[in-house]
This record gives sequence, structure tokens and C-alpha cells, in this order.
Amino acid sequence: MKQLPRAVIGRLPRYFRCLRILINNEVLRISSDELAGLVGLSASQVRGDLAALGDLGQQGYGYSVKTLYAEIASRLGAGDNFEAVIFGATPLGLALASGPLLSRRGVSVTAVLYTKEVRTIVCEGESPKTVCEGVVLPDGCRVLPVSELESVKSRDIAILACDDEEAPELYRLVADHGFRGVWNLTELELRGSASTRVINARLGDSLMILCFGLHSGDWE
Amino acid sequence: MKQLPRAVIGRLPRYFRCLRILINNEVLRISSDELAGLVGLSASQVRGDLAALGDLGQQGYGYSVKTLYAEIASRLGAGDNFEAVIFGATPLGLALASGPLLSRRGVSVTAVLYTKEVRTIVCEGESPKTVCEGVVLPDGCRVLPVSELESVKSRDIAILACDDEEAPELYRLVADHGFRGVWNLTELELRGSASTRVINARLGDSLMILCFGLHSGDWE
DNA sequence: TAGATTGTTAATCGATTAACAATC
DNA sequence: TAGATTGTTAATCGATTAACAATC
Repeated sequence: MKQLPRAVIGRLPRYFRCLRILINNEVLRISSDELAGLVGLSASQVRGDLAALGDLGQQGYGYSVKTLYAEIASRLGAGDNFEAVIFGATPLGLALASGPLLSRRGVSVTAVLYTKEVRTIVCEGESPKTVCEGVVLPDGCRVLPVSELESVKSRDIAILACDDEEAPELYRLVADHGFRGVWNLTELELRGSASTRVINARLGDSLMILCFGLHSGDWE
Repeated sequence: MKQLPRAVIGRLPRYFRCLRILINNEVLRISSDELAGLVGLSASQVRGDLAALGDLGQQGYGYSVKTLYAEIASRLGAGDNFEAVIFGATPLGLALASGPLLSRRGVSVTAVLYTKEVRTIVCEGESPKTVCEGVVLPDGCRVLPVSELESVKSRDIAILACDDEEAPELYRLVADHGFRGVWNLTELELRGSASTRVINARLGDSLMILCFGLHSGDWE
């Protein structure tokens, strides 16, 4: 299996999302030209990207949506069923725990850990658990204080959804406890290590790029 | 004012975040080497990026944190006080409305619009308004059904935080009502037009890159 | 076969890097 | 002056594009 160029890897999730929609719409085949329109790239680039993944297309026909989706999902590890622990029972943390974003990518949340004693409305008995309006935690997801981290088994992904001030300390905790990956949603820039991979989500950065566009006019 | 390279623009928000932290810590000056450590780039790249912004450094001394921050904030339009309307009273939409992410960037939320009649716990009389645990809307932010969009004046930024299924319809609505920019937090890829700029946040994509790293091992 | 569409190539473009002269 | 650190350059690297031969 050849090493994929970094730029291609960065675009795979986009194909993943678009192909999933095609599958839901029961589309069976698609050409590089049509797919390019959906993902917002050129047909040439789409062909280049997909060719890097292997021999997936068929000349004169195009690509099988299912084959493509399966290949990309497998390359990305979307079928690996990683388990995540969310650090911070913040509105953002709870939104992620209850929304479809993680589960669609094959990531399941086993716990939400809080640092500040919140007057959270948790109905421990109920299933699914309703934390507050619109926030229903998935089955098997516990809500605990961070001090109970030991009792949580998952060590795949730590999702940092805490306040920025708490990030450095929680990151140390996470690294010490052997989490393999960190998805950092705080505003801090964290650096990974040999044993702990870190991805800084930089959610707010994309908003600033939009503001730059509105501010300066000239941009694309 | 020379046109900035696209790659530099993409990194400006990162400098913005790191410099803000330095300012909070009352750091006055910084060298390209130190700053590089914070933002996770090489010193060479930092100097290149900052040189593209103008004559901000001083040889033998470094950069003034304040000057740098002011210049970058101004370039990004962080001082333009853009007004945003959030489409979707979802957990994510409410998290953004109540959290510091927007306000730190000089963006204020004037309204949260909902599509489904939710049993939302809004205390209309109170100020600040508490929607649910941990979600306190800022002053001047209204919660309305989408049908009341006409009564909202802001036309700077529309934040799409609705369910994916609602995105196409709401996007049309937003474009028709003359919003200048769209920050799309749904999983769909939207394309902008001459009059409406669109940035797809692609929040989940960064999580998938992390999964790819855990899955494939070899990556950086 | 004719038409469609891929996979690949060569050319271009832009971004990154390392080194160092300029300068405070 | 000596030390530090920038701004700039030339060389390298990687990504994108357009064109077209290969092939279904």
C-alpha cells in the first residue's frame, strides 16, 4: 500500500461525506466530473486523488459509489470502531456526545467527563439519557467527574471540549493515561508526541477566514 | 496593500489565537523562533508569513506582541463587529451562541432561529437568558422561529447549525435574504456565489484525519 | 465500432526551507 | 562593537492543471 500524499489524505473525509449522501440517494455510479461538482474540486484532481487510492474506476463508465465509499472509509479507519472519551461536559462537548457527527464516522462515546460540578440534569435511570433539551446521550455513555477517569476503559481518542484554561492540565492527564489520539476542540494549539497524536480542530479559524473574506472583498 | 498568499491567510487565525494568549500573559516581545514553537511552524515560515503582512519586526529584537496582534486582527476583520444569525437551535447552535468562540473574534449573535418547535426552556424575561444548563445567550440575542427571519436585521453572517437535511433549504433562504457570508457547520458541501460567500467548516473532517492517523500508524 | 471516461504524464504553479546579508 | 534576530533570496519540494493516450 503506497503512502498517500498529505494533500490527498486531507481531502478524503470530503469524499467520504459526499459519497455517503450519494449512497443514501441510491446513486450507483458517478463520473469524476459529477463527483468533482459535489466535492468542489476539479475533475482532474478527483481522478488524481482516486487513482492514488488504487484501481477504483472503470474507463468509459466511471466509479461505483459503493466501492469508492468502502475503500475511502476503510482507508480512513472509519470501520475501526474507535472509542472516545469527551473531556468537558460543556455545551459543545454535550453537543458532540449527542449528535450524529461521531457515530457517522464509526466513533462511539463511552463517557463524558466533567471538571466543574454542574447542576446537570441527568436522569441516570433513563435510557437514552436526557441531559437537557435536545441532548440525549447514546447508550453506554456515562457522565462522570474527571477524577473517575480510571474507571473508564477506552484509550483510543480523547476529545478535549473543555474550557481553554483547563486544556493544558487535561491534556497532560490524557497523555499520562495513554490515550492514542487527541481531538482538540479548544483554542489552544497542542503538540502531539510519539505516543499521543494530536489534531487541533481549529473550529474558529474557518470562521475567521470567512470574516477575512467579508472584510477584504477580494478573495476568490 | 499587497494580496496575501492563500496559505498565509489560512494561518493568520492561528497567530491570532496564540498572540491573544501571549497578550493575556502580558508578554511584550517575541522572536520568530519562540512564536514558531507556539504555533507549531518553523521560524523561517513565521518570518515569511509576518514579512508578508508588512514591516512588523525589528532586527535584533523580534516582534512586539501587541503590534502583531493588532495588525493580524485588523487584517482578518476581527474588529469589524460582524453580526451573525444562527440557523438551528440545535445543541451545536446553542453551544456557539453561548460560548466565547464568536465573541472573541468580534462576531456577535443577534438571533438563534429554530425550525422545529422545540420544548426549549427559555426564560424570556431573564437577562442573560438561560436556555438550558450551561447555555446562557448573550444580551440582545433573540430566539425565534425561522419564519420570523424578516424581523431580524443582521445580514452579515448566517451560521448554519441545523440538521443536515434542512441545510439545502435554509441555505436558499439565507442566500435569498442577502446574507453576505455563510459559515456552514453541517456535513454538506455548499458552494458560494458572487453575492454569498460560503465557508464549509468541515468540523468532522479533522476527526477523520485523526482516525486515519490511529488507523495507519505511519503519519508524521 | 463509437462514445465515454479513466489513469497518467509533463508543465506549471505555489509553498516551504535553509542560508545569510542586512540591521537593530 | 558584539550579539541577536529579522527580511529576503535561491533552491527545493509538493500540489495542481490540462491534455491525451489507454481502455472499457
